[in-house]
Amino acid sequence: MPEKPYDHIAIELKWHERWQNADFYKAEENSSKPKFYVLEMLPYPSGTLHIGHIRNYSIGDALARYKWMRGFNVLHPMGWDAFGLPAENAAIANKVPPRQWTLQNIAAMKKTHRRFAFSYDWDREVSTCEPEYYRWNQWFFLQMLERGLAYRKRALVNWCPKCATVLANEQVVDGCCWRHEDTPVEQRALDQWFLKITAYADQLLDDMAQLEGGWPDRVLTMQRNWIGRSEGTEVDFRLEGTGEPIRVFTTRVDTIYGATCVILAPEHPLNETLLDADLKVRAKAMVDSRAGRDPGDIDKEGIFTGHYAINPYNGERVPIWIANFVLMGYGTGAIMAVPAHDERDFEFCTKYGIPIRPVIRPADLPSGESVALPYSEYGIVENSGEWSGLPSAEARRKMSAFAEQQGFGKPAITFRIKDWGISRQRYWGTPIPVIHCPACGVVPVPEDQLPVVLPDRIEITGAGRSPLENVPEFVNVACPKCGEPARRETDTMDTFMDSSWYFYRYCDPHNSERPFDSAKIAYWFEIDQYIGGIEHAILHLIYSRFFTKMMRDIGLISNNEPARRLFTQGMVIAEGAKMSKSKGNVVGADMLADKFGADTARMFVLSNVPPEKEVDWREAGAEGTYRFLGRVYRFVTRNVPLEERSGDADRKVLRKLHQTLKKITEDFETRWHFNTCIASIMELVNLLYAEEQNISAAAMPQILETLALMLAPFAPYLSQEIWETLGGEGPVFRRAWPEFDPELAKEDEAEIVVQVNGKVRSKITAPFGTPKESLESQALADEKVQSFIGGKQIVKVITVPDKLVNIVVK
RNA sequence: GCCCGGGUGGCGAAAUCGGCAGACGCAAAGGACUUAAAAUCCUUUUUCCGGAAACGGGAGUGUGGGUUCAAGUCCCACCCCGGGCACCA
Repeated sequence: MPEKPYDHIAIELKWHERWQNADFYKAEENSSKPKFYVLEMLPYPSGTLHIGHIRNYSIGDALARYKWMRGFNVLHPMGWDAFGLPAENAAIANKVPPRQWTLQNIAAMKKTHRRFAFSYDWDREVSTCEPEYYRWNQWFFLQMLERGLAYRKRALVNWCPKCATVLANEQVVDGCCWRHEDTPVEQRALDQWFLKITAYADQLLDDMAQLEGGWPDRVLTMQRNWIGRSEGTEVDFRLEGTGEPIRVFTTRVDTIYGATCVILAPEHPLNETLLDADLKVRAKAMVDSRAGRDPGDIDKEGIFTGHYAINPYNGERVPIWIANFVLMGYGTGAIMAVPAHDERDFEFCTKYGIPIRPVIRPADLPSGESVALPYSEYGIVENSGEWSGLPSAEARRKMSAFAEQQGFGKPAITFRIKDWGISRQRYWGTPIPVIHCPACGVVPVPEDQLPVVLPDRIEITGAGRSPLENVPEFVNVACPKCGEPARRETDTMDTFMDSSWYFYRYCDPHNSERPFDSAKIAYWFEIDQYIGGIEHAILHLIYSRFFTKMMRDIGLISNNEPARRLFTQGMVIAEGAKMSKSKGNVVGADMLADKFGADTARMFVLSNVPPEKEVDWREAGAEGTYRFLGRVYRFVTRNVPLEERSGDADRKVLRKLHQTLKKITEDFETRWHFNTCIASIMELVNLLYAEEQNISAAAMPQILETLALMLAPFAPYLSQEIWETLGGEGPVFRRAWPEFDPELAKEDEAEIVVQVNGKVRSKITAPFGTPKESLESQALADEKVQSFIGGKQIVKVITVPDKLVNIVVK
């Protein structure tokens, strides 16, 4: 047959229509097949999919299709992280209600999803802004409230003036808002709801051992740093005069004989009684000048309080200072300064003339010599009374135990991670299900009254209080306990709450009795492969690990961790620049589908670089991918059916075919370097072009069929079209993945590189398994080799069977 | 400052276990087809030296050293780029 031009529009439209109501992508509930849960992070429904989304989904889709072809029962769902601020901002800007705006966006994006033929089980679609979903957010909140894992407290919280709401610590980046990188976050004192993620700090840290190998090290390191566990000792110094304890936290209690002052954070509560009016003003100024600044640029400053503290170990009297480098939010907000063995203390005490007294010496330091200060390593304790002579580690242990015995301290563990503040003073989120009653206090909404539904009619102003406060029918409510008039909580939940457990809901998305049926979770969990952006390394991924542990502890699930494997794909940049709305260089998915076709776009984002690396969108590059798909299509159409030809190249082409298949199969099972997979398919096609006239009519259909199957995970439309052209029936991505034949993939003869002194001088061929001696003599006899070794002495010959002979001469 | 990545042609990159550096793609140049262009197909393309050419030889994976018969790959030191954490006691 004459070849047909590659008309991507016609091909994709045709199959798009035929697949409209198809149900190939449904996960089976009762299946004898092994299960595989592949998940891509759910998008925020901003209105359009861009090429970054396409990359994320193309990776997951290739894997899902491959797993189906390998005979797995695949769960591959998609949903919408539908609550959040942009909907409110759009409402203010365009006078469209957030709900309407969100639903329109979802509809538009879903259409694009379908154009790209991503293999989702849309029956399981979850949208977090629907009461059927967020009622379970409320339910989880109540469960946590009951167990003391949710609590309310007045606290200094991060406030973004642009978002006009509170941010979690995880949402503050370099002192600025994560959504507004140029807006410094302010501190405000507000009554807020918190989730006690710190109760799980140890588990979150320890269970990372289970994730090693399955999660990128980078992500684990970031989480480890974020949790920031440190082991040390709490010690009470005593305020001279009153004897009031001043508790400090230290990781180096072994250096405590070298403590020459105690330093409090400027906002330490003790300052209230310690400082006079004048000093209080200066302390306040210290707090203010620190706000929003990079710690590296702040000079250490301190003020002597005029008071003294007593070191409980040696009874020594040391001055009490306040200083800007001591943080209220970490440890106890007070430290002992040991300038000889801590760089920061050294800098501070040097500046203010506070004595520096060494109490640790390096174990290998010759006696009589002294060490350069500050010396912050471990060593041998000296000048420390009865503890002198002990190594640091042992001294830490014994001195901590001593503190506990004597009742002036104890071993202690401090974490950097803080409880998760979830209150948001905004409308478009899950209402927090509590009622404030003047008589009964905070009263949880009874379970049978869930969901607390967000009212629809609302005016959104963007002012600094929840718009819900202005909706009397929402706010005014009878107290569930006493029946008297009360007020509903008007703050809504952080949207990260929604995304902390959505992947469980996919397993049982329509359950109206419970968040899900535990048996279904037991079947599908853990997620076999989770795929998303590195930007969620801390936020979403730590919250969802916390949720999993909480859900386990209330008896809903039995898995410890949500996802066995995590893959973080690289960003897509456009023509060398980071994509952003303001630059107007966002590459939209619909444009891609129009101009190049979904197959080209999908395949392009997997080409050229491994998926974990950043990829640069270049139009010329996409044209290259398009050219390749055209080459494939034209080759197939002109070779079906095929008149008889020699078949001289059959062996050669079949070998390449099976080598390609081997490579792709191995990559899917291990490292996912789809760029090299696609490159090897290109090599195969290049060979098909070169040998087109020498492939027999018997071999060709087998070759083309395998080619269609190999392309199925990457270019579903084209591979289906080819499949049909070849007379295949049904969806190509439900056929079995072709097994490669190691015999066919093998070369006939080994090519042996012959080196002289490590430089390649010649190549010989020999059957596989040729003995060393035979290879050596062949190599030595080689004409080219002779010219390099003639007249020289052969020192030795190294032979690697089937690979290489290296002749060393002098 | 600490902890991770990374540095290879004009460009994106490949080389998976220490064994032929530069697969594949882009861009560029030349050719075929065409009245012409586009599309398509074919060829060339790390660099220097010699040669009319086939070809031959040298150098070459951030820099300097080392291990080895053999190093992009392993070890040591340094430089640069990206990311994370950061007065965390």
